[in-house]
Amino acid sequence: MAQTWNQHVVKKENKTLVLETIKEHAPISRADVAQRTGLNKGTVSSLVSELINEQLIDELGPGESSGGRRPVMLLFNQLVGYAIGIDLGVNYLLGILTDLNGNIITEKKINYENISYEEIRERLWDMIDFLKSKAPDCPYGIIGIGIGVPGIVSNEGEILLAPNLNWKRIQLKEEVEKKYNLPVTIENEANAGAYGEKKFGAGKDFQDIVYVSVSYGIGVGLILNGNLYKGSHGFSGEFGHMTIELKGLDCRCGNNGCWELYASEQAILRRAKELKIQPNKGEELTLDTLVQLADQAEDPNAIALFEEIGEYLGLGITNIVNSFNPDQIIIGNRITAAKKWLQPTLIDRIYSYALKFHQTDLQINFSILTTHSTALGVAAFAIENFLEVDLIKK
Amino acid sequence: MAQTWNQHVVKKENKTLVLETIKEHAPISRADVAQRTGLNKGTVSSLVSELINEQLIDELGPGESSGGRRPVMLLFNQLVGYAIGIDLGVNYLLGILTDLNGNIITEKKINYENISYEEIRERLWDMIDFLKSKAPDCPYGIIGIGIGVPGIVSNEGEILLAPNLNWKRIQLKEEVEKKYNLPVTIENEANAGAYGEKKFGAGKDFQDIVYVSVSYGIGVGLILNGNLYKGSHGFSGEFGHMTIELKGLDCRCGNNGCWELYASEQAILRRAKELKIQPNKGEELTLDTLVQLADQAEDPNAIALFEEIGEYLGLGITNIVNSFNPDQIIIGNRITAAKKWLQPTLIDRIYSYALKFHQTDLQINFSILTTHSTALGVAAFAIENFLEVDLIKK
DNA sequence: AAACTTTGTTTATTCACTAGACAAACTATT
DNA sequence: AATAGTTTGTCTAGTGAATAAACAAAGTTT
Repeated sequence: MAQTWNQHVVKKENKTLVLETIKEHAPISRADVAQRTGLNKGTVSSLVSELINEQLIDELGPGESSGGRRPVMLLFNQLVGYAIGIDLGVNYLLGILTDLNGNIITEKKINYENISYEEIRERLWDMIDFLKSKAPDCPYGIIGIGIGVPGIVSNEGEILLAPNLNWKRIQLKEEVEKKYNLPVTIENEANAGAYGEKKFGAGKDFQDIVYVSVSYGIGVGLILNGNLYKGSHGFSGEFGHMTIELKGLDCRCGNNGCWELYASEQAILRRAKELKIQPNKGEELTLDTLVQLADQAEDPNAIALFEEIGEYLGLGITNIVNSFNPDQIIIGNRITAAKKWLQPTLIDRIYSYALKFHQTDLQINFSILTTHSTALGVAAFAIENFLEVDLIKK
Repeated sequence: MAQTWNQHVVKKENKTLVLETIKEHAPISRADVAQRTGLNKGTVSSLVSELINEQLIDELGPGESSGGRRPVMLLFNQLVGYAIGIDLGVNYLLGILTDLNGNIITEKKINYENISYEEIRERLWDMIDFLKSKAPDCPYGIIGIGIGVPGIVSNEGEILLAPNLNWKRIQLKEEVEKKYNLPVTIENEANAGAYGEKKFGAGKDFQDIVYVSVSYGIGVGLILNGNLYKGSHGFSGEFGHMTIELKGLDCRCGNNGCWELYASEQAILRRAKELKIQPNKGEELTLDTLVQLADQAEDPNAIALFEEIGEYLGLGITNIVNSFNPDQIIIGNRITAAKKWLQPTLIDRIYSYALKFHQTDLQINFSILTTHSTALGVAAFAIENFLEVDLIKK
């Protein structure tokens, strides 16, 4: 059955609009909200009083007069509830507890290697229990849990495939919901990262954003017309396996010449070996040790390698820019550690080769949330969901 | 100022919903509309009576009883107005006159070569005048004009760049609006084609569609979540310049290894010359003569060439499938003439190399509107616009 | 001190939708 | 043939959310 429109929908939408306006422009008066939204003053008054009853907003007190009665300033009450966001990586678990504005209250990170689903799940329970215990006393408590995973997640929240974790058809969402009796969102890490940047990071003011998450592989999250685009089954964003060289390197996806073989962390490590770049004595060859080498020792080979990778990143991003005409590209995840050396060649490549019209007003940024985009993104899902549900319920 | 929600919006949306339901399921009774939409019977009655007053729908007469009073069947009145759709190609002008359901009443095609903007404009006036003269007498007359062009069109309808026509910054929309005093839509041909297929063609039942328009170059139109995605400035869809070979052929876009150099009509012609494939005596080397060669003479070289091109087309489409997870791919425009030989290698390539999850429920179709997608798409814009405006006005 | 401004509440009104009654027109059963 | 039940479509009364406008409160400006 199609969506029908009635007064309930109207009210819910207007209430959301009022709340969003207050969140964005706080502190703000009722009169100003009415002006900005175009709603009648009376309507705003009535919706505001409901929101105050629900404790979602507070009256801060009188503000500055602008030549008449002093306004009563309103504030989004970000402390009525807390969200848990978890970035479940290939070899780490990053958990954060945030207020309703995405401010991080507590965070914790643990590392592991090559452990089974069951073992990771144990650590996940510990993480959630820990974060829960850190939540201050408040009216709504923990309002939801979001989890970002490096894999393909169906629209129903099932993890269909996470190759680097060796997971297949994992029903994590149901398990978490059952154990904690809270709303749970599971999402691909790149999609979550894109959403995090849109909500709290570099993408706040943009509508069409391409978030390129570069770590071991490359994942892409798309914000189109201001909303996360997920594709017909929720699998969009596998740009990492875009062919950029016809007879290129073999990829485990079955194809060859895939972009992520040339422009990701795995590409960096492969090339470092080929070029015989050695990290400082006793250290393993990793992205971090290479960054150290470039940063502290100013190793010209390491720097040249990063510049090369920047060029390849730029090449793939150019393809994306031509295809989508986004207004912003955000490069995020672990690769941001090498921003200093990647950025010049990357930007140069895009400006040289992207179609000129597509460069109009194009922003190219690195993530400002760096390694926290995903965790913040899934926390944002939980928050959105809570506010949505809360507004409907009365 | 943000969108506010009030009863006017509710009414407009519900009226649209009722009209869409009638269009889709005609002939249909008021009771059935109420059931399908979830609206109250009374509400439907009142909206239907308005639509009848506006002559947009008609009562057909009594239908079959299902064990009670016989229903009055309603029908969308597709003949109250007519739309003009024009596909302005590099060397041709295809004009159609359609009713409000996209049925073609009259069509006309003229060819030309290497002529100036002013000369094309003259032929355009002749075309529009001709189509106007063919419109039957009806309440609303010609309700709008749509024009599809092979170039980059801004959100405001200005043709910023049409390289194959040698056009730059052409304000065609204003000129047509001024001369005919009708609403005019100008759109990129691939975007229009995608919309045409979504509305009237192979894409009717799908939400996330990638329409690949292959003629001299390659353009792509994206239907995401059921709507045309245009990008931040309206320039999305330049997949033709996606790099698929790192050190590939030089492209006039400044880049090299662009997809359209390997998988379009220009690729076919280039390769035919390289392979010394000769068309029948006295004929020029064109896509059509090559198709004749393959079809009538069953020339193995020509067939092999088409198969090769199918492979390259499949390669680029695989990239797109992995990136977007669409539920349908539609290949359209002139290349459809070679469908017979392209299709097997193209489909094989996609099924072999696209990520397996992305193949779930994936449809790969050739256009059923073939060379008419663009003209029908722009006509559809005109129709949509008319119905929208008409519904608002009261 | 008087006049003007700005803020926020209150009241009366409007408008679209819903529920439910009802009439009309038909089918099924006795 | 009479009666009962069903389906369709209209009509009426009522609800709820928004708006316009009046008004009170609390300022500033002259």
